[in-house]
Amino acid sequence: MSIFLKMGRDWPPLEALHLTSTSPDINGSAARKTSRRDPENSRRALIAATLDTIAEIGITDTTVSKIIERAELSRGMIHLHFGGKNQLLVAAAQSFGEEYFEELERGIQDAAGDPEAIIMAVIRADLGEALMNERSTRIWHAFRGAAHANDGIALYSSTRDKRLRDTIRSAFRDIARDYDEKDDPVLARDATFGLIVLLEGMWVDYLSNPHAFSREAAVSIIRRFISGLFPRHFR
Amino acid sequence: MSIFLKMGRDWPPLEALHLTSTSPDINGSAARKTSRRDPENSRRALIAATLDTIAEIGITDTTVSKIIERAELSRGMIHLHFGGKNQLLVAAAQSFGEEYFEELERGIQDAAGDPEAIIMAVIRADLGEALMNERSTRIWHAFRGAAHANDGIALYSSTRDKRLRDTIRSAFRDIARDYDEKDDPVLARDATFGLIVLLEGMWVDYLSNPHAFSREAAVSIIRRFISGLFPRHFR
DNA sequence: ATACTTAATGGACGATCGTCCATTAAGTAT
DNA sequence: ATACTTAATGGACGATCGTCCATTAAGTAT
Repeated sequence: MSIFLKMGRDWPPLEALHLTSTSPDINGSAARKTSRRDPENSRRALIAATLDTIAEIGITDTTVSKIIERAELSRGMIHLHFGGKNQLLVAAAQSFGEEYFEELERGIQDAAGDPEAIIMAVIRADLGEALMNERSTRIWHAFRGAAHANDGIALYSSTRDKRLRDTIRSAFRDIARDYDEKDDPVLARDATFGLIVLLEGMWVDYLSNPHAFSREAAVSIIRRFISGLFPRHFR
Repeated sequence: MSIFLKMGRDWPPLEALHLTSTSPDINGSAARKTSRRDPENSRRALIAATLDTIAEIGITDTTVSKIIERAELSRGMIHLHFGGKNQLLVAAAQSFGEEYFEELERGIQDAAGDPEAIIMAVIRADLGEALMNERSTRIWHAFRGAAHANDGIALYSSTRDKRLRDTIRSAFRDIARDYDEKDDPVLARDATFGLIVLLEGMWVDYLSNPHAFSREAAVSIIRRFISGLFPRHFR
């Protein structure tokens, strides 16, 4: 075969070649663009394959071979499009964080202006199937663990946290204004801290045993905690 | 050197040999036992080196070479004493879980009989420096992530969780008896769920930013949450 | 002293890792 | 049609991985 390739070769039928190289190419569905050359699509496919692989077998066993096998792309693509495995991992972490926040904002957009509704929407979104599922909790956990040894992943991991925290704190500050006590800022700070800790704990709990987890019980518990801080809200 | 070792060789001075093989052996302190042959000590050293390596560079980069380098033992010891790297990881997970629970029980032994004191002792112990520190939170996080792909680690990871849960639930059931409402068991169940989630969330929070974490604020937040469920306790 | 058992050593081994690049294919400009 | 640019391919490469075992050292029984 290598001898064959060494020669001039414009004469073997292109159709046949195409079918052998990407043989079971029925995966087209809606993702595939018009042609076989589509660098943007290749990048997205590599990131998706990376996230899927991490979710399925863990970041420790996520190798270049496993990723390109799942993406059905060739070995050199990672180096071509990302410069190496590490940069691909960082890009995947960034993409994952952005998707989390886009979905979160989609969940709270109807609540705009009403801080209490925003908080409840954040809770429902963060604990909902779209954001909290086996795939996402495993990926989240993997990236958080890798952050200590990988500055790039750490950056996008903390960015996600910060945006969530700011959203929550802003809403709690609005609510805390209705309680004109002397410890206004303390109240908003404690509520923000407590809610984030509860949400993080819920993700850990879900990760440990997804099938035993009750989203309704989780929302109920968190609501009860917050209403303890703001007696005239969250009833 | 290999030629030298091939010969009979009982004649090179033992002292000199000892000094060259384990040259900077000032680490003796109190750990080293009487002689150089001590299988039990070797096992412990390998487990300790494994946990330290995981805490320092992450479980992904924890290789056989890194472990034996840190333990200052020879390459074959892992296979000799544990049968392979995986079994060593499982043994390390078991050891870690047992040490956690031993320390926890040490923290709650003075509170025996008083369920409210037990809960507060569990909280203080779980959030205390001895149990919650950079090393332990990183190891805890790594093992929890690895549990999905490793049944052995999963076993000892869930065992630790179960023992903590039982301790907490038992105490909350005692407390709930003082509130003779119709939803006694629900109350204890919710309190157990909420406290465990809060503690897990605190560990995640600490892991993400150890230096910004306040143990006092954490205890205060959790206490406020529980007193919301049990108004006549935790004041 | 000698024979025997057990602990420890450290290198050989095949497998797999991530990177890199020469080569080919596809698409565009003229 | 032809020249040129860019995307994609897939194997070669050295490095490193975990396992295994022949050999040696240490300790014990007689």
